[in-house]
Amino acid sequence: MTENRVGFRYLILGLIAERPMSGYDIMRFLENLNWLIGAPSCGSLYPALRRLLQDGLATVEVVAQGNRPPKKLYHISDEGRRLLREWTEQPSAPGTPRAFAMRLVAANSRSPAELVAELERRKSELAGPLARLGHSLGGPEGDDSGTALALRYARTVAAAEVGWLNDALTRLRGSTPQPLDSATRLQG
Amino acid sequence: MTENRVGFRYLILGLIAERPMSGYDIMRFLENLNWLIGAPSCGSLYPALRRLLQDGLATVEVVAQGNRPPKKLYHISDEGRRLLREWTEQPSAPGTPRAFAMRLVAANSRSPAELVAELERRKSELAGPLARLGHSLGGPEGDDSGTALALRYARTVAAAEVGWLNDALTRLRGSTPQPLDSATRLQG
DNA sequence: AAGCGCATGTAAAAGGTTACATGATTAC
DNA sequence: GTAATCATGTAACCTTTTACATGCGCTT
Repeated sequence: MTENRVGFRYLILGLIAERPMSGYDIMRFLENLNWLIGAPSCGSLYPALRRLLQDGLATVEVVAQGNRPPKKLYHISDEGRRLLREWTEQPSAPGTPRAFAMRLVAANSRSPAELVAELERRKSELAGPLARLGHSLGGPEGDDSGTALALRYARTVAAAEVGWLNDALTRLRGSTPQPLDSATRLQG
Repeated sequence: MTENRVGFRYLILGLIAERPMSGYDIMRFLENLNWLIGAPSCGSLYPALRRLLQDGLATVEVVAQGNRPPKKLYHISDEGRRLLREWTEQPSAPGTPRAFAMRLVAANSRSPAELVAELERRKSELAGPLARLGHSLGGPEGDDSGTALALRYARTVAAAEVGWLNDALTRLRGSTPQPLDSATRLQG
């Protein structure tokens, strides 16, 4: 339920692959995406960083700062980079917007072809549910139970995702405009 | 990181509050929302159901079915309903689309005023990030790193959510015009 | 005969949450 | 003087994941 726990490890790895970060930096970064990805608690972040060190996936550089408490900058190691690459290359599992966004951030530096594959996978994951949501709810009228609201919310999010995926795919492919079908244009 | 674990308990409670369900029914229902909420594994679902029984929040009715394995229908108890109500009444915490959707499903049967408060809270949670994402990315050009894609994805999702929230709020207020009380104003 | 849908469960290992703990600096 | 920011960490408790386990009926 909680969603692939290991994903968190790769998210950290992906972040420190772009630039060395401290635990605090990572928390700050993720707090900005709290509404989408969620931020880790100290109690999960710091042990996770230690595990990266123990597994040889990262190294640490202690930076003294005048008066402030010293900062520990984590750098990704070669082994870490290798593992991240390996994970990136295997196809992603179905999941929530959170998992999808996490993977985009974690697996930065991918080739356009890899990104296209990732986005296509997400698109195909959404196709079924979006179609079902499309005709299980006639229009915007009627029921205001929590469940009905949730389903309309779900339809809106799915439609927005598919719309974005189409745009992004078009751009990544360099200019092969895809005809937009009605399903992708649905609005709440 | 994993997102409020307890939410799952209330999600189950909310589902069996609408109609009695078996563990298998719950899995089926959630598999349809796998792309948004995620589905629990057997290893988390069945123990969770047992805990509900142990805590007196649910009762079980065993239904024999010809040849098929017997089904266990879980019913919410009075105590379960009370606890669900209590949880529903306290303001929701910030979280991901998944957590938001889970709470909509779990806390079905709320008054329009309560729903308005819930939606306003989400809207205010999204306002800041959406504004930041709006001008940290000029337009749809440029960078195709995973992080840049993720941020544009985030902006799309946030914008869609806010659009839906505005529509839903208009409808909820239209059908039952509510004077603004302290609860709704609190969330700004 | 193989695989899927129905239907429920268990166990070990791993990890997260919550709450606590420290301590200096800056801002109101 | 009180709170917030920076910055890291620990420990008990609980939950999830992953894999295994069962067994019938139906379809290909």
